[in-house]
Amino acid sequence: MNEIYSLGPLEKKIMDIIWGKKEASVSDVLKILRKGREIAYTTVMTIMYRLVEKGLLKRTKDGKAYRYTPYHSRKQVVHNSVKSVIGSLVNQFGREAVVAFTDELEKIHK
Amino acid sequence: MNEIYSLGPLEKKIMDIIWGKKEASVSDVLKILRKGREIAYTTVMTIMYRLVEKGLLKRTKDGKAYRYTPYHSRKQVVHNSVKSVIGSLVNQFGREAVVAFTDELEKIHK
DNA sequence: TTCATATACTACAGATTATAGTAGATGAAA
DNA sequence: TTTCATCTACTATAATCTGTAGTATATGAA
Repeated sequence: MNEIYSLGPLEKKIMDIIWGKKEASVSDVLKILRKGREIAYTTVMTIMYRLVEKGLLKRTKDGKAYRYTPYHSRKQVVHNSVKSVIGSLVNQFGREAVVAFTDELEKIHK
Repeated sequence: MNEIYSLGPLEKKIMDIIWGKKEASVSDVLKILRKGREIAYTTVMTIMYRLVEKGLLKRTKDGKAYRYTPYHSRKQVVHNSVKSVIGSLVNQFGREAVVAFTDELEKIHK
């Protein structure tokens, strides 16, 4: 499964929108993004298709358009991303990284 | 401070080599990398200079060459990277990410 | 049958990483 | 002091990723 960690900000925003709505078409997402700024339909479409290619979204034809749904639940992706960043830093730094994670987490918890 | 997490694999490898030796010249690093594969002197030099630009290494002239040393200790960078990835995922996912980190860490600890 | 809209395909720019060549500077050895 | 191996400075290129959007075509709904 792909990690959210490696996505760009727009990709993340779109994933969040779709997780929030359970499913969305390009124009659904477009409508929401346009509240913030100008952006072309095709821009959003391209990003959404790339998310399909990355295995983060799947799509099914619905009439003329596609409906995009998350391939994995938000929870699964969070867990996977967490696992992946921990793995990566532990791989790079060994025990020190585990200690650092533990320290930081403790700080957050109290 | 820069995060290790955003570096490419070669950049990471070079940081590791220099942390391991406390300080190194381009040819020191080159020698080690050449054990694994062919790579040009100037390639290594370019990467090391980019690490200087990013604030991860500093260098001081030593005769004709430079000696490169880590700008921050490995420990500092580990902590900073850990803080940064936790921050980023918590920012993206909120409490769920904290839970996921805690779960994963627990798994590692036992 | 028309037309608004959705897609498919293509393109391009900016950033980052990986890669290395060339030209010129320089310290050390002879 | 001259030579030469080595080191730097500068430049360049390619690949990948993200953000951006145009154009041409297909299609469902009115």
